[in-house]
Amino acid sequence: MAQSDPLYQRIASDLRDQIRTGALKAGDRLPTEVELREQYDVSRNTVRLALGVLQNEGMISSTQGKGTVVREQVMLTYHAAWAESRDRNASDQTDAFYAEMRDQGRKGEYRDFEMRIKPATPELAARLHVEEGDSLVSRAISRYVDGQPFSLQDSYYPMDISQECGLLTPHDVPGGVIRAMAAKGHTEIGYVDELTTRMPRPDEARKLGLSQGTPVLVYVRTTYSDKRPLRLTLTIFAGDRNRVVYELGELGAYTAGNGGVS
Amino acid sequence: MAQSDPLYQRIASDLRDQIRTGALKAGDRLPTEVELREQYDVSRNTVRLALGVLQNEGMISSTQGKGTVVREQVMLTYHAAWAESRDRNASDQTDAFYAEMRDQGRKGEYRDFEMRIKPATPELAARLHVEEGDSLVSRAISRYVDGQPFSLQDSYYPMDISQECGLLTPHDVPGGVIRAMAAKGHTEIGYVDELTTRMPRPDEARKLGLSQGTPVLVYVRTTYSDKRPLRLTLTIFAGDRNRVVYELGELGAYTAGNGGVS
DNA sequence: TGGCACCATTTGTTGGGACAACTTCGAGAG
DNA sequence: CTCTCGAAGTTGTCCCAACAAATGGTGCCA
Repeated sequence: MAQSDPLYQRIASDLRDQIRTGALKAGDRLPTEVELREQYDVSRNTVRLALGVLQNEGMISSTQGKGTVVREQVMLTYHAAWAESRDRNASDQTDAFYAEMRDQGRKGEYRDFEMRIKPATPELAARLHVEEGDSLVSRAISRYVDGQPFSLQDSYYPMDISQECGLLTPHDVPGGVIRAMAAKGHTEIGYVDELTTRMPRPDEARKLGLSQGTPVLVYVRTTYSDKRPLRLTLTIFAGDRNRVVYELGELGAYTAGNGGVS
Repeated sequence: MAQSDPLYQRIASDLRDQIRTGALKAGDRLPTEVELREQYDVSRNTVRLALGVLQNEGMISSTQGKGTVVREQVMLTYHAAWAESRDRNASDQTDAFYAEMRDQGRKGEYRDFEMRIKPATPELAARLHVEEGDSLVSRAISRYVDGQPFSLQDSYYPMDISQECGLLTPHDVPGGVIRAMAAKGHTEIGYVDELTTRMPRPDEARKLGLSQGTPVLVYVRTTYSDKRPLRLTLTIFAGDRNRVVYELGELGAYTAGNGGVS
């Protein structure tokens, strides 16, 4: 905002303020590039630089032929600690996801199920206590909510457990993976969740339908029995639509609000 | 990578592959814009578009006069579930942070402590069970690790509790906030953690020293007594340097690896 | 009335050029 | 030998121009 700032930064700040103060609301259309060009008396190139800044901040979204609009945020919540207890009663993780979405009045579905065998990367090997390059069974799905892509999930299982529990099928496991594993003595007793964020890779951006300037939430759950790691689930959440929640301690009937904080 | 992709996307893909395959390693210098311009026989404008894509993906970083280099990632870990149990024994949250960093062989410090009184936003009001616009006490700090900015933390307390427990000072509370609150009967029995991600606002990017294409991890912890919310802590983590970990269940001596997964 | 072709509008892509700002490093002055 | 200054190299900002591609609406035609 300083006088010495580059032109395009000043224009970006100006528009950002208009959005922040509510002069431009979510869904509103911005002036066209040509209008902005005249308004600020700069070249169209500079206008595009300014719009690019806001696009990379996730504030606006442009579509060829249509124009540029202020993005609106709809937040969905994933209860990580709570979902686990559901897991144990439900037939599969997918059912926990369904239940969660139903509770929030949404329609959940999943697509593109794939079973593949992949070599363990160093990171996967360290977490699942196998050797780097060992074969792992990968069971991947894409989750959708109300027809919109929501998250990409990829679960990895050690090969011996997969064979023992019948996970080597390109279909759902009858009764659910967790139950099948528990029946063979591989009972889940705890997990470690790791949460990071980064910008999506191009294929992730495509699959999740992410517009420019949307980061992803990377969520890795490693589940353990009393003896060894059983499973690693890697979930890529569309960052602009998702919130992961942990409720821990002896809480009563408290509920988190629906909006996000800052 | 398709033939029909725009030129700048193809150049970006090309360079991205070189980084992914290791032809260009972290810290390596990329060819200059002029060299790339000649190499691909395009205008410098197009080269800059391609570099902008990779910059927004957080893969490279340019400095005026110096050149463009492949970014390297150093991950620090924040144990969210574990930190809480430390909290109860330590004199303050800041001590838990120190201990965590010390365990990872790093030097933690904090700067720019500020005590302010702010009106409750709708989101804050809903979580702390107060009316919108009610006064809240905000105690904010910036955390540094090895001299690098690490996270911005802002804790909000209801006014009545703040007055009762002596939080209205622009200094550390002797013995720690948690102990002071527990002494007055406000004992923490549980919390709700919410994790989201987004691109940083300009001031956040400045304070955290974030380069282009780095998202932030937004971490909101609401702490409860058996009667009411006691505290809301909003932490903004630099997304490229931080990982939040939850260890839940009856786990033994399992430890998470040091690298990130995907 | 329904469908199709066309046109105006708008953003996307790409080229060209010029100068500013910053870093590095070597040559020359002291 | 050290310090300073300036040149060369590199990225940052800004302008202009043209055409491509997608969208939405208009109006003609069946």
